[in-house]
Amino acid sequence: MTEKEIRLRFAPSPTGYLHIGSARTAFFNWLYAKKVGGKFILRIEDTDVERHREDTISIILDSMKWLGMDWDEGPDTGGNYGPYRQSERLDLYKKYAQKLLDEGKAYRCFCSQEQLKKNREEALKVNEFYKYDRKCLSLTQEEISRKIKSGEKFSIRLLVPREKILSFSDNVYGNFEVNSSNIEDYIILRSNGMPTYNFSVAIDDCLMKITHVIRGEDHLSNTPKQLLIYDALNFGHPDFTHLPMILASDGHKLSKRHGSISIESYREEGFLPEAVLNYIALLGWSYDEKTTIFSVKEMVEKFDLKSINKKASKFDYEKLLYLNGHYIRELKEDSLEEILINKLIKKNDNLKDKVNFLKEKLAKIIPITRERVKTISGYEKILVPFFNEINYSDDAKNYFTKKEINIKEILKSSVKSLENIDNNSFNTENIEKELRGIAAKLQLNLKIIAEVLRIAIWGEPVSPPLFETIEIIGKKATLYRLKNYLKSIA
RNA sequence: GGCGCAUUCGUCUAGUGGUCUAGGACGUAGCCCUCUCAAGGCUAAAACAGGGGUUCGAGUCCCCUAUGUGCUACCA
Repeated sequence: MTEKEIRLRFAPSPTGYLHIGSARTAFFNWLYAKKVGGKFILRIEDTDVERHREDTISIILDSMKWLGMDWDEGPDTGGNYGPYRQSERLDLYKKYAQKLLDEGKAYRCFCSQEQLKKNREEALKVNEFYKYDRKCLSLTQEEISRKIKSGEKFSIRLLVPREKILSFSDNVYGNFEVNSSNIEDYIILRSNGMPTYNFSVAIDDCLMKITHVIRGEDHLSNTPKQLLIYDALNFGHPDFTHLPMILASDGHKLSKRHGSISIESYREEGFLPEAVLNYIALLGWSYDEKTTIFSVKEMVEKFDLKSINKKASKFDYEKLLYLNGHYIRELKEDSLEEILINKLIKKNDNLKDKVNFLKEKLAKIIPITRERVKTISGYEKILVPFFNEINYSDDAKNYFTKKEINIKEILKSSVKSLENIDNNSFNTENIEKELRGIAAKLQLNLKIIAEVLRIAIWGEPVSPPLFETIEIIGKKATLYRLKNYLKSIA
């Protein structure tokens, strides 16, 4: 092994579902790992006992799998650098915190949370810059021993050097520099023994030999704090890439009140993983000035850290819809068939035994419907009148009342004419021929005939192509619907 | 309040000092196709946040302002 192995990670905290922003972060890590032939690692950052929700772990994992992101190491797959859950690595954090303590690079803090909160609020009230006052730094060894012995709780704070320029180079934001004097002696180990974020990420990224960190821009300001840890422990630091934020369409931070933002909900709404990934990739990344459609394979080839932009982007549902429509049209016919059949069976268990019948039908339905639909759930709706009897809404019943059309004559002629077609030749071609014949006979535009039949056959003024639809529905059902509509308007 | 980051059509973006009368995509509008709706094709409207510099020349470099946003927690 001459080249150092490239290792990336996605490190969600299990406090909710996988949302658009984290999915993109995961995806960019995954893409880059695939592109350079590196490893992609999944790590669960569950150090917040309060907000932790165990059930969200499987939701996050399922969403990732659904999107097609696989990982080489993780809590479920294992690996050489485990455990992959921070809650199972507590002894490691303790060990390194102790090391810093021993080296005088960290110190114990016995201040109560209430006191600290009060101090901060007071400083803020008079618009003052607040930083921990290092009260506990001046504690003598005896005082510390006595407090520990009497059972006083303490946290461990990093002793942040003053007037030190902390800098690193970010692949997106360029050179980033900050003076350490602006950073307080932040807590690395809580009094309950849990590490805080800035400490545990740094430790884990080192221990897990992560070479490239790709994460949200909200961590840009945190990076110097982590740099402090790398320095104090004499670890080298990874290569950083911070991704611009994804905001809701109103320009504010994406949150639950903005509706469906979880990958889970897009899946339920009938989005395809290809579409979601393509859309997500375009938020902050572009390949050239023209291309918008990318297969996963192409993205792996073309993805590049250097062509990520800095500007936060707003989420645009319309464009996602467009892409989804595109991918529904691109889908192989049997894949689409399979997806649709599964959906239909899920809704109606009786259909389980009729898979072949469904397949046969769908083979005819798909070519005339797929380009009219933008989501799979939209697709399910358009399927209904092909398989079920239709009920006429009031709108459908009254559709022609104000129009000067002899609708009954049209319907009756149609019935007569369609009845004449032989059962075996009840196909699009003959249906069209008959209906055009009626139009000629009644001296009406085909449009009028089609409009009437459409309402009768489909119940709505918009449907898939009429002649094909009539063929698929079949002679019997078509005649039934025509007569039924005739009755309903009588 | 302190410390950062950002700002090109409504939205996602191309753009790295002259090739920009600023390109593409979604959306919008119109036309074509057409049995409706889509899809597809064609066309159109639509942007360099504002102000100062630097330069022969600025969307591109610098400064200020405005706006947005992040961190400033014993959240991540």
